[in-house]
Amino acid sequence: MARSPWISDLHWVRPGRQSRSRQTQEALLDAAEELFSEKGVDAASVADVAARAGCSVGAVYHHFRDKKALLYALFERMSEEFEATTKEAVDPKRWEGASIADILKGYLEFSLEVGRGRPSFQRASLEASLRDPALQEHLVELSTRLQDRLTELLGARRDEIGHADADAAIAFVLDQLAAMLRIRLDSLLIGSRVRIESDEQFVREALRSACTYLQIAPPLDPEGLG
Amino acid sequence: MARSPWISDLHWVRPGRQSRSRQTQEALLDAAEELFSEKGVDAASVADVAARAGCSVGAVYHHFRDKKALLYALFERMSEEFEATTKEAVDPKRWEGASIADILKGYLEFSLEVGRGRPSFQRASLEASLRDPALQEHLVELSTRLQDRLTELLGARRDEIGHADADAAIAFVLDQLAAMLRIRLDSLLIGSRVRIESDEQFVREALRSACTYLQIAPPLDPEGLG
DNA sequence: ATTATCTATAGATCTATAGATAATGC
DNA sequence: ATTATCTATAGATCTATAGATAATGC
Repeated sequence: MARSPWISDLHWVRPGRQSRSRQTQEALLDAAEELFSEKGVDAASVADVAARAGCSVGAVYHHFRDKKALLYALFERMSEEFEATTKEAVDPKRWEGASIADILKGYLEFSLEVGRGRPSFQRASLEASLRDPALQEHLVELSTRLQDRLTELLGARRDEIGHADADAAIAFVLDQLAAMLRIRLDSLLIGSRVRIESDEQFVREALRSACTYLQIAPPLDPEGLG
Repeated sequence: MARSPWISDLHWVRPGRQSRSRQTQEALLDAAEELFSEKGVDAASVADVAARAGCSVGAVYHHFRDKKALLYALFERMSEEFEATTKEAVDPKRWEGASIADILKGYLEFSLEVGRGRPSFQRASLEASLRDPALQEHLVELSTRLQDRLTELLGARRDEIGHADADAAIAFVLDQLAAMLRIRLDSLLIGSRVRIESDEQFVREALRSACTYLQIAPPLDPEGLG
């Protein structure tokens, strides 16, 4: 639970000198993650969180300055996890020798998998950012960082691109894929209906669309090119 | 404020027998629309709404059963407006002789304009649907209805489409455009960053992408095809 | 001796209602 | 006479704290 710049003193978390301390903090964050995403931040009371974590209200306030600090700490934990996972996924070494199509395919599959695996992240972050511009800003930074790394990966392969303005085309395609992923992952949350139902079909067609737009050869996948 | 099936008796609104009545109700809905989108539904108290509408708390409860009924009534009003606007926009008569590219261009421009014009709709509906599955369901129906009408408009022109499976391609493209529009309109809300900044460029490239995917001729716009 | 936890509760909201007062329209 | 509005407040939360009790580790 290292402090990062976006955590001000108002969002202090008790360092903790006993081993119990860390356990309780983690239990509280787990409980908060569950409850905030189940019921929403406002609807989940501090007493609810304490109860689910198996401790008292007093304990919550021993560890966190107030309810908001608990929310921030939860965000911090989620962000670190997200950052670690994505950083590894877009590591240039990992993609040496790969084509643009390979990278985009990997990005789509990875995002769907990660997103499906952590449904609570979606709702908690959405609601939290609605109520707090600082958290929203932080979320934007997270997603921007991922997009920037992808832009670099693709930019290094701009020779593959037939589109007249390769950089603009990359930006457009990344916007496009990010939007589709977001809606797809949040569809239940956000109240959108998605018509392409299977993830496989989605990945295939999104990829085909992106490759056509960029004017590059799609990946060599006979089934996918009917 | 006609009652529709998704409004149960729990969301009753007082019919009103004096002309004052309707005025107060509208003032309350206006105030609720502003406050719910500014601060969120939970953060805006009934007293806040009453104050902004220039009446008392008691008056609110004279017109609406409870706070939730106020939210539902607000939604009803927004939905009717949305429905009326879009229904006119996708009227088949309006598009006689138009090509798929024309229709998609119209759809993009129309959505951006309507969405930008009613920022409160975005936030209020997003937050409301997070807290209430019934409202979410209703929103999904609204957007589905629009998508279905578009599907029909495009389906009637499937001869223009070179893509092997025209219907699947239409579904995919509509998903894709809806996702991009949603993210673009909600970007401030939802915490996404959009890299293509100008709406003009966005429309041009989104259209180019869609036309290429569908394998139809893009609209005859010399500037747009550089 | 210090740190962590619990119990009990003060204080701040906020929703919803009861009862009194004012405005409308037959 | 009926409908609409206002004032004042009961009752239900919920956050945060104070003070007592229990567990830890030097």
